[in-house]
Amino acid sequence: MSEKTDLKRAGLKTTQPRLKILDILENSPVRHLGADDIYKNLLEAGEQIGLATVYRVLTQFESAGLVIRHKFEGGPAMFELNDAAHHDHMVCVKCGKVFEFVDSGIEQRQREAASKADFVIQDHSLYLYGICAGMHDHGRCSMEKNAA
Amino acid sequence: MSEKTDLKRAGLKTTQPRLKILDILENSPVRHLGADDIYKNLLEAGEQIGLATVYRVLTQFESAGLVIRHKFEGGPAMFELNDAAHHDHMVCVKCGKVFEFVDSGIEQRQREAASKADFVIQDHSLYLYGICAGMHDHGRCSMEKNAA
DNA sequence: GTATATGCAAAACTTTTGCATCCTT
DNA sequence: AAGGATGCAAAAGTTTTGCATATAC
Repeated sequence: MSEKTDLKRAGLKTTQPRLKILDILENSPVRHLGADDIYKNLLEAGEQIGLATVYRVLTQFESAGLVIRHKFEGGPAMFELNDAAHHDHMVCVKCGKVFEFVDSGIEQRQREAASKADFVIQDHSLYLYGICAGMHDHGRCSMEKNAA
Repeated sequence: MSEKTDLKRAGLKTTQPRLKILDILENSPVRHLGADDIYKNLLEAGEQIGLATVYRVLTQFESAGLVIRHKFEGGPAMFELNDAAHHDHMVCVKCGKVFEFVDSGIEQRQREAASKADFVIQDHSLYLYGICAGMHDHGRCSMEKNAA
């Protein structure tokens, strides 16, 4: 039960809704989920959890550093488990899937730009929007495993 | 009357609402504005323009390449005149102001990362969130001229 | 037992849309 | 005159909040 300890460590009571939501975030084959996706997921699993609770819990998880909240162009907020090294995102505007990538050089240059402007970075977001390999090669996404 | 030609060039009829909104975007001391800011600005100027029209016009301007729409963390969409070279943004979470910066190295590496993933970039956004020089040095923003 | 968390419903906020009317060409 | 643009009001979508009840420690 590491989910329980995850919550404790985050200073949150281990309640059923929190455990269930964390479970979905940890075990969903799709890594980036909207509050509504999680809510539907809970309903399908037969849980009696309100959408408001989903939002409240996700916001608490975000404050606790358990999840990262993304605001991609237009759509609703997407949540991702904060369980890996920092990375940026490519979002396919055709299939909606999200791909992650890392570039330490970009990170480095961001720090330099901020430092030059005497700006103290707390957070940053880099999103590339475009068309993924699968969609432009054969009209369907070829990288399901990294899916949205 | 270059505003008139701007609209013509964009394939848009020169209507009063469009002229007024373009005028605000061009002459406001604050470069990044929300639809609501523009609407209030119009009301203060005694104009009879509906908020729905402001949104419609801004969306048309965006399609025409006249403005760029930003979605900063949380808040409403912000619009900026597309009258300069591409740049990225630092957003001060204390004073709300927006600062622009350019780093060709970051742009280059973004292209490389996309290319490596066989991803065709259509658009991208890079936002740094943090505290600006003025706010952390003496509690008020020192760069009003670049203001939000 | 006490404080916190949850569920439901209602509200808040941003953005979009339907439709009658008005304006631009 | 004709088609597109606007204003208003209503709707849609996401997220937040108030409050009574239920739950965790």
